[in-house]
Amino acid sequence: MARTSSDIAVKASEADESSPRPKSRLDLFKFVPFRLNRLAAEVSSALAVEYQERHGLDIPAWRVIATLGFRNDACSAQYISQCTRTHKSTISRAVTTLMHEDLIERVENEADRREFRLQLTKKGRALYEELFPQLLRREDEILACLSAQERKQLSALLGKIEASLDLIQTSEEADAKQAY
Amino acid sequence: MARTSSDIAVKASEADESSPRPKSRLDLFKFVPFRLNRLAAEVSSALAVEYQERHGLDIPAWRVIATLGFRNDACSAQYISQCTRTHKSTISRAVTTLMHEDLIERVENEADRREFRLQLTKKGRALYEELFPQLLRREDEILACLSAQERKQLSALLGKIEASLDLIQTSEEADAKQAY
DNA sequence: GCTAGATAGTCTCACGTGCAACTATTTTGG
DNA sequence: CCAAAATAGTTGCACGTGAGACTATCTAGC
Repeated sequence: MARTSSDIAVKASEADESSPRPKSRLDLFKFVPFRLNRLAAEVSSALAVEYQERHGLDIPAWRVIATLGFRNDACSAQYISQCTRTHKSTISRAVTTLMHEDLIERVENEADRREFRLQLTKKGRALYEELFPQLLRREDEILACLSAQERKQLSALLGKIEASLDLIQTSEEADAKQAY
Repeated sequence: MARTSSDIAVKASEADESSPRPKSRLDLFKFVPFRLNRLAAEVSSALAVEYQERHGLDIPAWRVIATLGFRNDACSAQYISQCTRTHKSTISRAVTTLMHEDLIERVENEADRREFRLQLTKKGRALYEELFPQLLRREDEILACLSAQERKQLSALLGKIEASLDLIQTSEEADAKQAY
């Protein structure tokens, strides 16, 4: 995180949210997509310390671990890919790496031999148990600037946007698709 | 946005924010860093249609245009890099491309011949004037799920986190430097 | 006023990742 | 049943980008 706090005068637009936006310009600092991008990148790099430096995982690998750790039963790479909205080739590579490191294992699915059931090894589970409290702690640090109520607000607002972007699978959808 | 709403059962964790998080697991769907990442990626790809498909710009190029368009006076690549939190080499490449396309121009700074003053050409300004209303419209569409008050809330919450991340950085840096 | 260090910008390199082709398997429809 | 389409997962390819070396220029300290 070699973030140089800028030394030249970056004229930050004051957080005067109520003043109307000038008609003929776009203030990047008030532009939500830009802010989300920047914030996500910043937060990611703050977390990277935990799983990268301390455990040698990259983001895709961590997503695999996190998904398998959260669920108790084994699941397919496809499932992880869809849960985490990560491209299947990226997941595939992460899975290969994690298997070499003996953090996850996979077994053939007799019912459908195209797919594999993935699960954490004992070693992988141990890693997960060690790692996720550290990440939650980081999350706490990042959100420490917000009150409990503000956190709820944030969560609710993110939830609304996610829902409107169809990022969330409702349980009805899940049930509907569970044809078998 | 060829978003395939997934066909397998993704058990979404219900948005029950008040219930305590189980002690021994981490729900990726409630983990703010993950949500920010996913949301930012999704929003970006929703916007990409505008500047990419319609105008052939990528994100770094758009950031250069947006920064120069918002400000009236010329500024350096370094400034843009710091404003947008984009690596200087990325900005450098975007600047090169944009100059070839005659969208921006640069003049030597007599006072400091290491840096160049960048500004939009007439063509670039026209592009900006055409592009940013489309992007604001997209932003509006994305945030249409929120009331006016909720948007203000969101903006304020993002602002707080942004501010606190800056503070965290500087204090960390300060700590590191001061070898206490 | 010279040397050492800082700074602006460019360029090379390595790497991660999305895309799309490919294999293997399963499902569907005639 | 068989052929065609769909699906799970892997891999080669291309490309964007961050890290860091490098050049040129400026600034600071002695």
